[in-house]
Amino acid sequence: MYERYLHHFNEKVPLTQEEWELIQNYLTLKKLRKRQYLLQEGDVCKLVAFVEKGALRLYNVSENGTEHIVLFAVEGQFMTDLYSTFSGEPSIYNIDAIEDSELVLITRTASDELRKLSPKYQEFAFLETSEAYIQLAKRMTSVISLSLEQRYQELITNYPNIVQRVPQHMIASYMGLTPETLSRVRKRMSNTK
Amino acid sequence: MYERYLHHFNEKVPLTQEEWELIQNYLTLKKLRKRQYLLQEGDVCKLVAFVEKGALRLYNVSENGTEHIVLFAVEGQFMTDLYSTFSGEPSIYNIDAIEDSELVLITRTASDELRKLSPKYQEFAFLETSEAYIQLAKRMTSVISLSLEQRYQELITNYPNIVQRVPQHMIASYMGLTPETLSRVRKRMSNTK
DNA sequence: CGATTTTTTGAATCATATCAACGTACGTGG
DNA sequence: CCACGTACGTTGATATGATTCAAAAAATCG
Repeated sequence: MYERYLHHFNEKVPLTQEEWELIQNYLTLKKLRKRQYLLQEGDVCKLVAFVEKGALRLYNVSENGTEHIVLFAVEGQFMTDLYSTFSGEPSIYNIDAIEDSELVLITRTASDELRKLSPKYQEFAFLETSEAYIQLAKRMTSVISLSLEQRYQELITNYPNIVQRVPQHMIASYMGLTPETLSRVRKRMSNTK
Repeated sequence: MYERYLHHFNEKVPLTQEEWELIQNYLTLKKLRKRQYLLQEGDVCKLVAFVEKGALRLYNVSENGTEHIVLFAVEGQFMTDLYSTFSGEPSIYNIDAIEDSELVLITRTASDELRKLSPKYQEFAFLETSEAYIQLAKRMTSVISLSLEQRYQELITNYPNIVQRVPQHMIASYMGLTPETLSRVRKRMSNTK
């Protein structure tokens, strides 16, 4: 329980046993079966989830029913709709499990309280948010400046075994492509090397 | 001096005079002429800039010489290459002024120190980073799920007078389009309404 | 094993990029 | 302050690349 979370925390901000016990009081565990929702469109997001095991996706659905995956989270990563969490407005996204998953949850209110109580947690929250921003900025850079082949290559580098774990049409959705196009991109890549 | 920064700060985290004086010690002012660099590719980014007045862009240049604008910052927004700032690695981006600009600067080291000294500043830094993340996530959502017309419309909503202030080819670059395509998108939009 | 979902392939269509030319606005030096 | 040269935006023709729709092949699940 919490192994990965604690390990992750300690790597960024080393904790004493005492500090960890305080923090742990604010955390809860949750298991999600594959295809189960963590958040549904229209609900207010009150949680931040850390993935101990498994994989999540955050996506929206356009009028015509197409799913657009905005974000994946695998082991060691956080997932939330930060906008809904902060604003208190209903989310336009869904979050669900791509695989059976184990999550460490903290509510927004618990997190706010804990940030006041624990300088270490405060620092951790700051670092994690910064890192999430950096990751997104990197992806935005790829999207506006790289070819599909390069973007696919980069995705594989960033999420080494995502291809084995996630159906290809979801990867296409994440890249903003149709499944057919991604299939052809992959074919092009395997031919030319 | 610092008017907008202070105002912005107070809106998120109200400050006493005393607290503000402490924080102000860590800030510096800088004016940039149009086209002047704040950061050049290959240099390590050590600063976070707040735009008091004017507009900045962050962009990279691909081998063939094309500029790709990743981010704009106008009055009331922050600008930095967070990755380079955090990692200490040389930046792959340039930051320069689109208009004559006035900036409030803080170095990474000053900011770290100040975050330890001032809980209010700590909170402000956290909120700003969160907000920057939210903004990027929203843009990522648009990029993967909306039409060019919708994205252009959204850009105008987010940056109301950007069209008047920023040359059109830069907006095209920001959207990941050629200038010709953006010109045609605009034409389509003006015809159909 | 059979049923369903996912991936691949093909052909036609649509959207964007590219290349070239033109008119206009802009700023820069004389 | 004017004139020139450079930037910028628009338009057209063509080429390239992605989507769409349909169908078959492959993989997955119960």
